[in-house]
Amino acid sequence: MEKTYQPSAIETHWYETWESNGYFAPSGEGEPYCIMIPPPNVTGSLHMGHGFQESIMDALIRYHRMKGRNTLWQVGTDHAGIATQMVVERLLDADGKSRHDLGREKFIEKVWEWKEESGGNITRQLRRLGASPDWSRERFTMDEGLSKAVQEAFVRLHDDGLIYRGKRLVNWDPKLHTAISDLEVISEEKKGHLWHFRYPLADGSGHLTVATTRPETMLGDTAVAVHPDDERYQHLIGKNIKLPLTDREIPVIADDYVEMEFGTGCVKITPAHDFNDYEMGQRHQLPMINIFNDDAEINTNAPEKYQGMDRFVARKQVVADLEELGLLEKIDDHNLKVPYGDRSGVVIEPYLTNQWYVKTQPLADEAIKSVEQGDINFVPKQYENMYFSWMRDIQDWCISRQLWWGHRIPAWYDDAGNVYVGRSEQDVREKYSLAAELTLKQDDDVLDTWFSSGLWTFGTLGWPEQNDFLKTFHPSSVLVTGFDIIFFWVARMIMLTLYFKKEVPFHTVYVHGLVRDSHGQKMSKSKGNVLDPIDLIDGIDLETLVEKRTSGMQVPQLKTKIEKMTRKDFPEGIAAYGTDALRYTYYSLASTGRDINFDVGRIEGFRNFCNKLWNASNYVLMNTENEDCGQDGSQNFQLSLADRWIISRLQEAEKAVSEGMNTYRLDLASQALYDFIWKDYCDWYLELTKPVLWDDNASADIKKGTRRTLIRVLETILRLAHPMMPYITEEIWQRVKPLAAAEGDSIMLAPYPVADESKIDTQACADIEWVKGFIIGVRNIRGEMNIAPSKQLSVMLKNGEENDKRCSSEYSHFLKKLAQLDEVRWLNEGEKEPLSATALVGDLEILVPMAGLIDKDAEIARLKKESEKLEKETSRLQGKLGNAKFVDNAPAEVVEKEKTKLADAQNALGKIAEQIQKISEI
RNA sequence: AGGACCAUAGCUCAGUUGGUUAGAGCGCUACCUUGACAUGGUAGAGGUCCCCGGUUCAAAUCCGGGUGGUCCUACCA
Repeated sequence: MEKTYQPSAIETHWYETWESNGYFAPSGEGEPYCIMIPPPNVTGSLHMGHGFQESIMDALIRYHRMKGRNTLWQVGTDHAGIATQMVVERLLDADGKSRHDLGREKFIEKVWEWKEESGGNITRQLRRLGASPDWSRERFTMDEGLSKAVQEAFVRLHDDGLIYRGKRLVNWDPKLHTAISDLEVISEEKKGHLWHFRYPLADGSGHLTVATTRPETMLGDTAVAVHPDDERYQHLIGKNIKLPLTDREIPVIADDYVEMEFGTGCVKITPAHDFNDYEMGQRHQLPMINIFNDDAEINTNAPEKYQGMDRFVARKQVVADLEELGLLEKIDDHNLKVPYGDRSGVVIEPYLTNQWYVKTQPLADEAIKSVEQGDINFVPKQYENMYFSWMRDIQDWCISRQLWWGHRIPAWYDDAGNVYVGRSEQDVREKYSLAAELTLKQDDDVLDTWFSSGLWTFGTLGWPEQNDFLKTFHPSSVLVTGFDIIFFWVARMIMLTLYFKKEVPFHTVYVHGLVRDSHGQKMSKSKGNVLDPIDLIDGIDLETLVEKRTSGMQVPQLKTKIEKMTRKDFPEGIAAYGTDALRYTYYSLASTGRDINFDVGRIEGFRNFCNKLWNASNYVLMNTENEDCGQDGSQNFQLSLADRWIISRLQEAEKAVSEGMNTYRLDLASQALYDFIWKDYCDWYLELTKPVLWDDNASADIKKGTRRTLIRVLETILRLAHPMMPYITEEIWQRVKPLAAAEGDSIMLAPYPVADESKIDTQACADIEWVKGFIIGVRNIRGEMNIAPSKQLSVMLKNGEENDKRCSSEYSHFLKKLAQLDEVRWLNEGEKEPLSATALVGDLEILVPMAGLIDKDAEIARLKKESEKLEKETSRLQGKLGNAKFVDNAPAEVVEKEKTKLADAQNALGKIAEQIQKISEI
């Protein structure tokens, strides 16, 4: 093995080996286990959130694969309608062209070209993470198979009466010229104004005052509403308003939607441009006057003066004109929520258009039931409430988008505007018995990307065709996803899957948190705090990082700020930590669904952990290669105390890690493994093998037992760790396996360790605790007394019980080596005890003679510190045990435990007091 | 406005059905290049478990109220 751990030297090599050998594909044997990847955006690149999510999935997949399950990790990408179309349009724009210059067909060709070029980016990055999906089954939502599923789903839903077309208010993006769903609208609090306008009554008897945040929409007002109980306006109900700036008259109506206390209590009603007004318009059969075009400019329904004006220009103009007419009463400051398109960033306009909808209520009812009944479980559980509350208040889903990139809606129109839905134009003609000469034109719109993603779990497996894969792997086992996508995707997947497959898409939804920066800030390009997982793996120097974070920044101040922050946070750039360390960091932070603040300090710690494992393995190999470690199956070996103890601890570690994996507590699993490897195996066990292996007098059998245990425990550790740190474990395992009599071509196909309760050796554990207590006692004296670690000491023992006598004699070789002692002996009967520093192990007193070694005051100070601690402890326990209520009410074993603690503490305290006395007397 | 989640060491986080001397990593202090490892070892320091009540023999843990933070949902034009 290389002397030092260098992740870059091993990672790509092993990945290529695994992939080219087809190890990622399902084995075809065992109980199926399946995870469907939440398809990343094909235009995208890997961010920390992906890294986190994919690492979790890979750990679960590798774990279950090693446990012998027939494991499928279905991989693929999403065509991301709007995002992808925008990227390609931007490219065209650089050449001064628009998609309309190219025309639909040519444009789509361009998109495909671009996808071929850049679409591999994210899958390449996935590979760098060590992800082990079945690449041979990679799918793309625009592929033929998925497209067929989408078409089939649309036609069936339509024929079943669950898809309809209607003219309604939608969220319109005036920049992208498409409808978007509620979920794609981000509302942000903005400072705005509340304009108060006087609307004159038509009969000349005066006016009323309305308040609005959107003056320009008054051009489309078709009523003014007041509350039916509002005494101020009773007399106005039923009268007409002469709508200023127009030649229209509109009625004053009564509706209890109006809040009397807000504004003036009079609301202008614009049914074509506001969701609430739309509903009120429906209730009162008000006309709807659309005053905008697709660009949100004033159209010809408005007075000529305003036609062609942008909405914000029109706003100013309307206000100015009303002011000139003396109708502007006042302008108040007002905070309001403004809807923005999450892709385009422009203000979204409620806009009347023809769109396709899915009737969601019947689907939602089933979807709710499946979670209520426990057919689907959320982890953590509280996300079920979020899911229910959304599902119970669900709106029909607008699924048409006015884009070119996506699944084109399988609907055709004749010249009279009749709609026919079918699998193709031919199919439509047959299905509806249409004359051959009737001209049909396909709908121009495409489907919402989430419509296709909703079919992901079964569409990727070949549906609507029935095949073995679909039968074997659907429903999938677990969906790993972020909570931000529960509505977008999870909910819709559940609805559509239940409808088409009559079964759930997955049994468990494991919801993880968001990855934030170390200060808890959301990572975003504009904040300049994004970390690229690949940079954490490969490292990046400061200048490149600054350049990367600030490139394309338009605002110079922002650029300066980001640069400053980056230089402060990463003065040395970022070191190359390797994939295994990055993955381990993710796991360590993956607790109960809460957000994680990613701190580079953590990853450094885990890089060190990898290094530790590497060096420990190096030690083990040095001592086992070309040696008899029982790899031939021979039984002539003997286990030392340390061997029996580490084997015992290994069982507990195996149990803890598996429990963590099974309950989606990867943080607990990784912690248990970390502690076992570093604290038990490296800190203690490896040290305890040295007195055996380096002892010329030790028997061949016991040396063999130690070597055998060294190598076999290491081999097990590697398998235990493999799902979390795939590369380093494979690299080492290949060297270790022959010595441990393990078989197989790759660790990823080796069996996962299972705890064997019968190997838990409580006696060995108790004895090791004794040995550790002894050693730590001596080390403590050394540390606090400033005795050089290299200085060999002679210690004497007194006051011990039988067990202390046994342990001190059986394990003296361990004590001598690890505590650097050249002699350990019991005080003889009647022998005068030399002045000593003392350590206690239960009743046993360890005496370290002070002559020439120890500063008297230092020893007194040390003992006093110890005795203060014990005094606090005793008084606490005495208080507790002196309380009759505690003694009477607490379970006997709890009381007993406290009593023992008190006795031990008092005993120790007495001995220390005695010692302080002795030393002080000199 | 309603709801969810969170608040534990300087920082990032664990802490199970109430009973631990409240833990880890990083950082900090002292000592140490001893034959796997200085990406290391040994020994330490460091906590009003956000605040106030309550339940209980016993609360970081359960309940109520507050404060602060994050997020979601719905919004009054």
